[in-house]
Amino acid sequence: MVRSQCCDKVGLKKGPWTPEEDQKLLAYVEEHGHGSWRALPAKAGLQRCGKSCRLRWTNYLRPDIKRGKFSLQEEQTIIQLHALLGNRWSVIATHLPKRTDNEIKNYWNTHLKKRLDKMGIDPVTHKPKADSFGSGSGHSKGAAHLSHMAQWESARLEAEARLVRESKVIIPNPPPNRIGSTASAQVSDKSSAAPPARPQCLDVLKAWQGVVFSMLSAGISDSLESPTSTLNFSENESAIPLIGVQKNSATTLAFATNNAPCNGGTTAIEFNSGNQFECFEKLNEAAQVKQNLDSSLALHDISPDASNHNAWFDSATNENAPMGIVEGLSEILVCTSQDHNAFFAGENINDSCGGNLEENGNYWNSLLNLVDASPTGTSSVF
DNA sequence: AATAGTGCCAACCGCCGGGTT
DNA sequence: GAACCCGGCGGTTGGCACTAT
Repeated sequence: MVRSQCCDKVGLKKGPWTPEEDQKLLAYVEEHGHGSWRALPAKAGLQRCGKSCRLRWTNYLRPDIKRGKFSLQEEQTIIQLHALLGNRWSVIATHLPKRTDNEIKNYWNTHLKKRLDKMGIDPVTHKPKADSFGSGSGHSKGAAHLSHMAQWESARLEAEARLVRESKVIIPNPPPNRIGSTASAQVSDKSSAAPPARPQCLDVLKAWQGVVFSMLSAGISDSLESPTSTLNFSENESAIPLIGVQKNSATTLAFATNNAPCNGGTTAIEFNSGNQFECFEKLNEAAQVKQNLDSSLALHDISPDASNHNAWFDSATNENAPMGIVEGLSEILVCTSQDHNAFFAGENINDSCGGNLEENGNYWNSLLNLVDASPTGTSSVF
């Protein structure tokens, strides 16, 4: 099948965008929405192909884009998600609020890949170059489990990413417009010295790490279970709660009754009639989230044994309980949350957890050493 | 000061999958 | 089911900025 190349038409401009072109595109999209990208250039008075307009919008002009240096937490997220997902930048981007897949891809290729390489870690496999994780006979079973876990966790993350994308529709959070920004003004926002708030999406990593960690510490139990993870709907922690959904086909969602533990003025969604609630400040947000979750519950049955997964919820707004998710994986975890903290703080936790953690935990310790050494950050999120 | 080398990133390219006709 | 449209994705590249020699 021969496809017409949208940018092959004579007279269409390529290359860097001018401030005037940015202005035209921005003004048009803000007033009309992008609609059909193919039809947009003519309507907006641009001598560009629709694809070029779309890329310019999604990668630069879109108002909800954060530019500038990647934070320590973002680096950790990228590395860890890349270990799980590979080069699926769009999926990774859904877990990094306000970052584009293109930006993440560039950052990986120009920074993180090289750093891992220098550390002697294969940036593709995330294994030590000289050694292969789990290559020893004693680890083969664990490696198989890890691989199995990674496969379904990868698929689930991707499914969650779709859900996040859908849910973004209801999160109007437009920062100031970029009107007036120019192609030549593509400089990093170095004024944002203060570290950003901890993205909730990192909790999915904690959940995952908790599983991996417990597997290592428990000698890879046969009764391995899979974690659910959190969905990141917004960077605004106070407005949009962390949501855990039971990965059980019988999961039901309903708007909660008056006994929901939500503050006045908020609306609760009840999960499974099990006294598990999430509170929303706006009714329409709750309704939309419920709708999205209703239509997406099937996503959560992709684990090897969905019926064995326990529901868990994290009190995400409780910043004093950063390990809540991991603790929620009660049947999976062997070590205490303190052990986990120690592990992700790079401490030797063999004493408290037993097992062969030191060897298997080298990679994550290395990652932490990597980011600890980074001048961009001073503390670990874990 | 001039040149070469390197890093970085916006933008392009080609492919793919979903939806529509 | 085939043909086509369209948007999205990941890989790659061109060119600017910066650094080293």
